[in-house]
Amino acid sequence: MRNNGEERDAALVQSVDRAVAILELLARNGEAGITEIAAELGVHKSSASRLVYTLRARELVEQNGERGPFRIGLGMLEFAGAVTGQLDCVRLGGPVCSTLAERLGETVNIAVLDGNRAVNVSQARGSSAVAAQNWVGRRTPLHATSSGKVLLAGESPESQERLLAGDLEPCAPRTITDPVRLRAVLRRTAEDGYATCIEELEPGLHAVAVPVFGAHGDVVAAISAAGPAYRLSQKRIPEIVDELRTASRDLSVRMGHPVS
Amino acid sequence: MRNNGEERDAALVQSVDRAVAILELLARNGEAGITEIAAELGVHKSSASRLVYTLRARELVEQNGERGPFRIGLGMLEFAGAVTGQLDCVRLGGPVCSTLAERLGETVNIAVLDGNRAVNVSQARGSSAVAAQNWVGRRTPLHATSSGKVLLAGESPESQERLLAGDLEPCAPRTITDPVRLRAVLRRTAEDGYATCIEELEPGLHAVAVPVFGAHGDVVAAISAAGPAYRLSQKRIPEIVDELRTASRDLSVRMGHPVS
DNA sequence: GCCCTCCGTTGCGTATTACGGAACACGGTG
DNA sequence: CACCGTGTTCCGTAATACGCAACGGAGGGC
Repeated sequence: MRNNGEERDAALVQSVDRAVAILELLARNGEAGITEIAAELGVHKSSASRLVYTLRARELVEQNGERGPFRIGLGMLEFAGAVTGQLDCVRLGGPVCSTLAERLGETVNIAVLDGNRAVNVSQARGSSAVAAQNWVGRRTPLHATSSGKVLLAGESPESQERLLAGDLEPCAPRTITDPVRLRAVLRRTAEDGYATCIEELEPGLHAVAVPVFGAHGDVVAAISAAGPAYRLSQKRIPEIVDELRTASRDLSVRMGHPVS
Repeated sequence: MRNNGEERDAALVQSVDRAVAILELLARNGEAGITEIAAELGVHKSSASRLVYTLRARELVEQNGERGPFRIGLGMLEFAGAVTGQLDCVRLGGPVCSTLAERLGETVNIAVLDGNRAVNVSQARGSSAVAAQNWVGRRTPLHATSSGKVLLAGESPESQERLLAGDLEPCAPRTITDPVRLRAVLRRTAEDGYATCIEELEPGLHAVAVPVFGAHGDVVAAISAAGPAYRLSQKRIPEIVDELRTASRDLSVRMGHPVS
């Protein structure tokens, strides 16, 4: 059991790669013991133990007392702070996000483009939080989210084609998988200044997003509101778009977008 | 140049330790190139290159294009989300923090105890943000911060002694370094229900903090407001404490603290 | 109270693995 | 065009991290 499935890139530093895999595992599962970690990575217990020991020494991993399962440690926040510190839209968007979430009563996210994915960099939960899950850090496909469509629509046609190279993976029954239809949707998104996502990412989940503009008038981020289908009905969309636009204008100005 | 200064724990996995050191370096400096990283860690360029390559493959590190300096990557947010997701006070405290920061116009932080340090887990900047720096993830000494004193005062006497074992390191001219005086301050903190920090951490920096209580009536976190000395004057303190208390009560209730 | 099981850690020998050295590409610059 | 400073690639070596097995502790069932 040398390779767990796929071929390992020889240029990677094995132990570092494994260490990161442990962190990802913990981020996914919340908690795990050494034995579980070792089994999951396909390495020996002793190896897993040593890796975890190293991570613990750096406080990237912690456990309740002296014994018991491990979880992501507080030391991680230092790095998270470094990320959010360099992203203006996080620093400035936090408050915007919170107030908007309160007004709408729905979960509000700010997402930016990262490679061919949309990454949620900030989140605020609405008062009526059902099954409140954490979306921060989640990478979602561009064609199956409202934020993704908005970010995509803000790119040049060439970028769009490049980012959409490859198949449009279906995430839910209603995901747009036809490139032709997606292009049409993106055109409308650019015209309307907002995008929706009606059960295209997860069944029962609706979302709406609007762009945030940077100093040069380009789309630097997207603000989205998401909620269960029964609450985020189609006829509420105009109202929500209005609220999102107000917040977006506010944020855009703070990011240096010339007032229109 | 095998050991860069201190003796290395043989049980540590060297490459993982170095990888984390790289991340810490980037978190501190913001950006760095391979050569700089290698020099800083005291390793060969090729080693640094490989470590960075591995981290980049996992998106913990990124660079602008194909070339140029490296910085902490967005992949980190996934882990940060995992941390904040498991900490109720972050999840629930975010909005509280934001609104309070807006009302006060000062930077507001939520901190929890981690070992013998106070870690800021959430932050919101006030409108009048001067030299707005990021405190999230920063570990501060307990005796030199308002949050630290509050957290400390909420511990049992035995814990207090244990946490304060060792010298009280001076951080600024006015840091409390006398154990006897610190004990007196902690007693007053417990009585008054708040603590101040008057240029004890950094010259020109004032702060006030109040405790947040958990389900069992214990102190689980501290909310603090910080600002420049000229603005956070002594006579504004009562007003700020009032605001902090309101927010703290709100947050405490949300965290399951029985309403008093 | 005892044993039994499960979990995580520690020593140890080995060969895999990551390291350091040097040469190599690639831009930017004078 | 040559030069400097990047970062990457190749290669041989030995340090290093790995797997194995035995150990020590906690908890649970009988």
